[in-house]
This record gives sequence, structure tokens and C-alpha cells, in this order.
Amino acid sequence: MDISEVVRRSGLPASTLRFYEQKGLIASVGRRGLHRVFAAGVLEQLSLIALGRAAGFSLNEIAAMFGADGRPRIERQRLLEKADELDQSIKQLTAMRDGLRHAAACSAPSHLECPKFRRLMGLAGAGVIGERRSETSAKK
Amino acid sequence: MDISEVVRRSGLPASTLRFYEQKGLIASVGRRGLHRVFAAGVLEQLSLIALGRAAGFSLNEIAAMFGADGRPRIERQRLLEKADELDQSIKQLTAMRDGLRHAAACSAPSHLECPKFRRLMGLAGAGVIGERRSETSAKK
DNA sequence: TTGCTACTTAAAGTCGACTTGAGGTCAAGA
DNA sequence: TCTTGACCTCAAGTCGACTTTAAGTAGCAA
Repeated sequence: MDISEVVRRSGLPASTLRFYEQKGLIASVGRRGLHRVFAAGVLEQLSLIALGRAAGFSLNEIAAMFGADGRPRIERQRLLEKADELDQSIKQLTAMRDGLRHAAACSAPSHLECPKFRRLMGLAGAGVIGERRSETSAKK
Repeated sequence: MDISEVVRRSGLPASTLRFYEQKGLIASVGRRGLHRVFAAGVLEQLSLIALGRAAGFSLNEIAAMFGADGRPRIERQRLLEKADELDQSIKQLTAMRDGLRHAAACSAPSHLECPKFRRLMGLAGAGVIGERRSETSAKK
């Protein structure tokens, strides 16, 4: 496969594929002239990378997860840790979501007058919730 | 209050406070010489900012939420939208968490052999889950 | 009055994950 | 054979939220 086919089948831009290769996340099996040639397995690799990213692993962490050969070497322990982290996030996000819904429905003249809202503010101020989980969301 | 007291009571570094002031998120009530002087209300403001950040709003969005006066001008509509976004995230993270727990417990020799894991990979590859929600987490 | 030091500014740097741009090569179709 | 345009490399730029650094100022204790 040449890079354009990987682009087509993975949905990722070529720049990302080159970037991933440079980072050691994927590898081309050779060149045809200057052009990279990829094995079919790279698509599976890319899915795995996407999965890792979605689970909250950084590219460096993911890179460390497959050996030089490209086969995943994933420690179950890491997965469980990540699952626990996600659990934490889920709890925080759930509290936040409920708080937002309440605030939106709340009859207090200003949100500042609403005790629930203030409680949420207090928690956030104390860093109890949402120690900055940022989104580079796919808005349009 | 001088800046050091705000630092003490908010837990935020002075650099952040200056940065927030520059961004128009907070304001000092004046100067004593060069030194900023803050009103007590700034602490409430900072809690509100923390809450907004925790809910996933960017600093710019938050800045737009209080008028030049400093009083919050929050549209209930925005809150509901954010709540819906959070719902989406929560669902994705939950699926991911369960997937990770399964993968960790799965008896398949390699994760690649596990159908559930592969299904998760497929979803991530297709961008169905976790369109990069990144963490700058407070590790350590 | 002196001197310490907490404060000030503006500009530049950081981090992660990419993207963009400039300038160059070359495989393949006409 | 010529041309085209897809691909290449390397460096630099972007984005958000800050932090760091260098150089300067001034409130306050002695």
C-alpha cells in the first residue's frame, strides 16, 4: 500500500502518518523510490493507536506499548490503572453534568444564589473536580 | 487584598492571576504603587472560572460569560449544551473503561485475539469514540 | 535613608499532537 | 521523452493555558 491508500483507509491525513512514523508508532516496510510502502498491518496498528488515544494514553505511552517489532506489549496492570482513572473522570463529569443541568433549570435569579451551584463552585475552586481535562473537540 | 493573599486563598500562582487579569477574566480594583489590589469578590470569580474550566469551557468562553462588570451572564442554553456534551463524553469513557477492564481480564493470548478488544479498536479507528479528549492531568 | 524583597512588566518558552510551508524528487501516464 | 502531480524532507508554525526569565520598581522594616 502506498501512503494515499493508508490515508483513504484510515481516514488520517498523510502528515499524521509521517508524524507517527517519525515517532516510531508505525513503520513503512520500505520505499518505492522515495515513496513509502506500508504493509496492511499498519491499519490495525493505527486502530490500536486510536484506541489508546481514546483511552487517554499519550503517543509516547502508546509508543512504549509496542516493542520495536510492532506487536503490542500491553500490561494488564496499565489497563486497569487507566480504567480507574476513567472511573474518576466519569464520576467528576457526571457530577458536573448534573450540576449544569440543575443550574440551567434552577429558579434562583442568578446562579450565584443557587446553593447547589455554589457548592459546585466550591469544589471546583478547591480543585476537587476536573483538574483540567481539556478538549480539542471535533467541532465541525 | 494584595496578590499574595489571593495566591494564598485561591491556591493559584501569581503568574496565573496576572494571566487571567490580562485575559480579562478577573480585574484588580486598583494599585498600591505598582502592586495590584484585589477585592474579595475575586475569589468567587476564581471559583467560577475553575468551575467553568472543570465543565470543559475554554478561558475564552468563560471570559465571554461575564460581562465587563464581572457579573456572570450565563445562558442556560449553553449549560444544557455543555451537559449534553458531557453526557456524550461520559458514555464514551464508560465504554472505554469497560473495554479496558475486559481486556485486562480477557483470557485471549493477545489482546488482538479478543473480539471485544477488536471491536473497541474498530470503533476508535472509525473515530466513533474519544475524538481526542486530552488530559493534562495532575499526576503527582 | 538604606536595603531587602515582594512585586511589576514584556517577551519568550513549554507541552502535546499535529499541520503547514518551502523547496525538491521521481513514478507513471500521454 | 516530457510533464505532472503525488510524494518526499526539514523546519517552523499553531493552539490553549500557562510558566519562566530578565530587568526594573517601590513598599516597608530597620
